[in-house]
Amino acid sequence: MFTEERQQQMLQYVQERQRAAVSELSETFGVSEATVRRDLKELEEAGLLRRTHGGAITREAVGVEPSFLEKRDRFADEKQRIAKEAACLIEKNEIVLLDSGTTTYQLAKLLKRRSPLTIVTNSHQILQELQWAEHLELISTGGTVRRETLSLVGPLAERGLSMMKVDKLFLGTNGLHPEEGVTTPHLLEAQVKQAMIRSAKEVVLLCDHSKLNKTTFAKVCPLSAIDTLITDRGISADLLDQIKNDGTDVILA
Amino acid sequence: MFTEERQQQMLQYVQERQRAAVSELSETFGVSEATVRRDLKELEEAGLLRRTHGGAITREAVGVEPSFLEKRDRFADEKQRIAKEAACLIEKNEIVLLDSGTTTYQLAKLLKRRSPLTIVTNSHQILQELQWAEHLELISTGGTVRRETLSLVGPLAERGLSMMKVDKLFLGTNGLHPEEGVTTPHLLEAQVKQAMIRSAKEVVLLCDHSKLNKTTFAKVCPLSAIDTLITDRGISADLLDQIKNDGTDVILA
DNA sequence: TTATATATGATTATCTATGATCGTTACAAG
DNA sequence: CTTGTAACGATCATAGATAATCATATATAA
Repeated sequence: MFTEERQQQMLQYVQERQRAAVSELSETFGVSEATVRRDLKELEEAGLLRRTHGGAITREAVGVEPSFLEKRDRFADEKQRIAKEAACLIEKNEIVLLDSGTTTYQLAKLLKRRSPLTIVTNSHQILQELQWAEHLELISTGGTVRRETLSLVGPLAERGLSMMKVDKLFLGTNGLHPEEGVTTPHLLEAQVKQAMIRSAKEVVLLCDHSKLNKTTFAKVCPLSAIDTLITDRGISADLLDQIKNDGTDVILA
Repeated sequence: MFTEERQQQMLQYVQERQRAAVSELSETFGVSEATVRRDLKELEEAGLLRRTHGGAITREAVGVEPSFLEKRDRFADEKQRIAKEAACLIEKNEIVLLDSGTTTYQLAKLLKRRSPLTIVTNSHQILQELQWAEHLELISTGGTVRRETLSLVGPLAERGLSMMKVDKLFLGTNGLHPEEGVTTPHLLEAQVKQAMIRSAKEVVLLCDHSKLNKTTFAKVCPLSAIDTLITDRGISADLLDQIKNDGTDVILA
């Protein structure tokens, strides 16, 4: 995207919601905060919007809403920390496979501002998030769209996955149990996850503590298929030991 | 091609998509980047477009920028009428394959409010448009994301397509010529289009008059591979005859 | 024909846009 | 008020784009 285009869209973005944070713009447009500040400065000099500490507001909105910085998403806090740990595992130019799910989605967001990578995913949501990130080679597995999760499933997805071998898989789940392993509520998704595991040299499971010791409908794989588990500190010491004894590395975010 | 001619086409190219990179133009017109820059400089001095670092944008693109992809329609009217005709060809519960492109995108929009259908597409833009339409079974071919068109290309897409046989294919194009057939500026897209044709029982080409009698880089198929052409009334009588004689049905929107 | 003009591509030094770093400044919670 | 945190702006390095220059090929003029 050209500088002018980006600035124009940035202006539109700000106007649509009356305000925008620098960090938000940086994420949305996939450029550094330094660049966002430069852009906003130019737009302000052109009289098109107004800078504030932390972001920008439209000229009309001056005085309407002075502080907007605390609008943070606490909901995804643990997931964000897990995602951050996961991002640390990814090296430049690697080929990573991202499962669909909220935690992997957080991870995808982090990858918008990073070194060149190839990203394969069956998550339509992640594809949308990353579609303009030019440093990323983006590959969709294809498949039938499941609206509940915006993931791509079915034989097409599985067949697509069978054509590749990726460096690292980041898997999401709805249940992790020491005996039952990884489970998910939908059969088709479970099958895709299995195909993903077959296509990966290394499997990393992202799973916040709310899903630990749970089982759901469809079995994906035993715990032993997981090389690394990233979870948060809500995990019990018992379970932690059990998992480690199974030969799975555990990272606490 | 003469210099004047090339500059004229370059201007048209930029206007059609609101933007173009120097590298892109260089590739498309088969001249060096130095020449593209000289051309763009002259066009800018003539006030016909605006230079940016790395390329050029139309003057209209500066100022009001509607949601990104939608506004790059120069012949939006014709395309909508063509899309409407195309929609009439689709029957309930059919399986249709939609190519990526602005005209097929218009068609996709029309299908949001219609009878149940299965839609297969390699257009990420169409997938986004239809992702919440519950009466549609949506299938992505998969593949590598091409940002210029938000289409999915590459071996994955081709392999995915090889797994199916759809009732009707709605194909877009950048050039239709009586002798050269259907052409498109990008090799990978051409290959995907070929795979689509192989996967379809019936091929319908959507093509507004601005693309008639044009050839671009990569050959997709001869005219004879097209069962039905839908175009607008801008087509010349000569060409119309020629196409009909080739055994292709023509619908004028 | 020869001479000149024009268009083009290659080469390269320069410029621009960007991201990273770091000391400074502004804000809000004590 | 003080203080910790986050945003800021200045500065620098770098990749990529640009403009200037030159060589060449083709077209035009003499």
